Amino acid sequence: MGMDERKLRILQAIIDDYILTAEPVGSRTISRKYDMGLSSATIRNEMSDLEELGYLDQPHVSAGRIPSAKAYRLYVDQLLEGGKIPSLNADAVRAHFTGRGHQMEEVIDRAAQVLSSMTHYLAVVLPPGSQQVRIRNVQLVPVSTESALVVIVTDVGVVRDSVIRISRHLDSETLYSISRALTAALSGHTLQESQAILREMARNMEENAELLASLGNMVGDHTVKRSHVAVGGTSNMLTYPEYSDVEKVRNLLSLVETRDRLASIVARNGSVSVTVRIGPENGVPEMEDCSVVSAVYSTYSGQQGTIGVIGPTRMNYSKVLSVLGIMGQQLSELFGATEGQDEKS
Amino acid sequence: MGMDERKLRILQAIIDDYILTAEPVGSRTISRKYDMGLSSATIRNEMSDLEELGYLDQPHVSAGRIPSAKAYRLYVDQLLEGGKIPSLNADAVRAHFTGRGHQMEEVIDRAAQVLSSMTHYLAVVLPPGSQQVRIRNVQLVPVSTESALVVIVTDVGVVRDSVIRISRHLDSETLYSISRALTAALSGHTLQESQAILREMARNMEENAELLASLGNMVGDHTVKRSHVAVGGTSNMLTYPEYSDVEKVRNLLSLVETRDRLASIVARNGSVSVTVRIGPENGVPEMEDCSVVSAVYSTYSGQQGTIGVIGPTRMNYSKVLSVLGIMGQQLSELFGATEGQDEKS
DNA sequence: TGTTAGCACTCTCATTGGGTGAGTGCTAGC
DNA sequence: GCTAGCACTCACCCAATGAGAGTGCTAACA
Repeated sequence: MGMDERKLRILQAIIDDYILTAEPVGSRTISRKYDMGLSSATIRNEMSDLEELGYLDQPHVSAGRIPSAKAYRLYVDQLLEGGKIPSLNADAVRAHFTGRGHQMEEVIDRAAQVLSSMTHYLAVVLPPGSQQVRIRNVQLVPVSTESALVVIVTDVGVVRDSVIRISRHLDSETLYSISRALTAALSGHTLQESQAILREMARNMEENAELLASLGNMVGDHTVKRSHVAVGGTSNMLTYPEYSDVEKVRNLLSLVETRDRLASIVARNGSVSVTVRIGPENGVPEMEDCSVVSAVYSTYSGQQGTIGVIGPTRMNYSKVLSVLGIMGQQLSELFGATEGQDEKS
Repeated sequence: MGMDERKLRILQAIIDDYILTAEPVGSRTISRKYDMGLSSATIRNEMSDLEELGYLDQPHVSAGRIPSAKAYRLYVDQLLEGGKIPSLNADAVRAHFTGRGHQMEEVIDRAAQVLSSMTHYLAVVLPPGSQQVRIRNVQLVPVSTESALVVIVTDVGVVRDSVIRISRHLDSETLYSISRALTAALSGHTLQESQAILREMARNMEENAELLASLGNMVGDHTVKRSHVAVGGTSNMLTYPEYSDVEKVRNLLSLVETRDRLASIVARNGSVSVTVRIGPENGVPEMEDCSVVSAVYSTYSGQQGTIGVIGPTRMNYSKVLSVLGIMGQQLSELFGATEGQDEKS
């Protein structure tokens, strides 16, 4: 008993219907709503086979059937292979970003909002990874007589800033020359490397040892500091019947609250352009009946960020995939183009 | 029929019990658990009076009674007047902040977390208001040949940064001298004033008109830009029986998602140190059975931020008030002390 | 041999109706 | 003024009932 064309068509119909209604679907429904040219009895036989093959589950004997994770997997794989993902018009998405600030956090936040309102699921947007970020420019700006703001410009345009103490008074000019020296020394290095360089510098330049040490600490802090994770559409989730149970909502919500964990769940893609993880595939007990679809976008420097959508396993994969596609492309354009224009000069 | 001492004591007991159990409380419970030296029948009579006075509601005839908004108002007012708010040990709170970065956003986020975990309600922390923020220092940092990062240091230590385009190439030295000129011109002025000054400067300095114009726009953007609002403990809310209804959770959640609105609800305090708004007093339909307790904290420069807690009307006001008190003080210290030490030099 | 009609069977869900318990209001007595 | 006692009212729980949806199986049909 293998998987023939007809079984596939029936399974497809069941999944489509279940995605729509969230109710177990019966043989009669299929034969009527999706005209297969088959009677309910025949479909019943096929459904029985599909259940034995592991593609369908039956909540109880006298209910219809619901697709299993395995069924969704098949469904999604076909979707991806078949290239059946409808391509959306990019303009609608683009409109949400034009005329806005280009600051990283703003774009990220906005993206999460747009993503959630387009899909009606929970959207997560992670900024480009910071492991390989390289320093471009370091600048000290006097804030008061005993503290200065450190601004580090990196090659992804991300700016890390923090205030540090300086023990003895340093005037604006002195800070400026230190800034130049730091830029010369650190430019082109990653944050990790910079930390080592700063330690070395601190040993050699006793007069500014303290300053350099705190700079080193600051850089170290930033390498581990969780970056800003944008989330949108949490309340969307509550519109789905699978979350009519408060306990489930609670689980999901506390997952969303711990941004670090959320980020690691969404970002778990081996730099493949798009990943779909269905229910148990997530490996997270709380998310056994959630699917996570994620895509990567990249900045001009090759840094990769992640956008993801979390929804019930019966989510509208086709739509989500196309929205993620267009959105990833859009973000790549946005982050790439910003610098692309600069490079032209 | 007025409010005598005994009625007050009974009302107090009812509120205390209801805060604890969230169940309508009956006359028998009061006479037994809180020994008033009165029989249930007597208490029944008093409760009947209290209901007529508008302090109690009855869900249905054979249930106990629950406190009305008016009752909570009385309760809270007595709490505030009587100075009965237990003062907590500040050290426990302080421990959460020591050894951490002093960057505004980090502190704000952390504060929301601590506040929610101490109260078990939803916590909101707003950064110091930016209406009266004055500029201290402006610095242009080269990012690429055609763009520069603008850093504006304000007197609350908040740093606004954004990348702007520069049409013709300006080297590091030129940018530095422009920075100095800008600092001289704008230092001490509010963002609004600065916008006007920049417009004026753009007219007089044709060569840098474009740069100055975009700077002006940027400053303008930032005056309206919603600032970072920290929220913590959303999932806490779901532990309370009043939110066992998914629809209510949904309403609350979508309120929390629109940070602007949330901020305006929490911040609606006429610069009084602490405000309690009970249920309908919020004037927000979605929050008819929520109370909002908020307190202000201030930075060394007199800027005021707000911390707030949102919970069911039957929240533990006494605890919330004392936690907010200690937390506000703590934040004030944190933001004040940072600069306070600088001032000493 | 595959398809279909028919039928008995199973199980959920919504409804109904009595029983229980918590709480009240009222009255009469202390 | 307080309290004991009592009738009364509901919400809630539980079991029984019936309708409806869907299945599996069998037998007939093309």
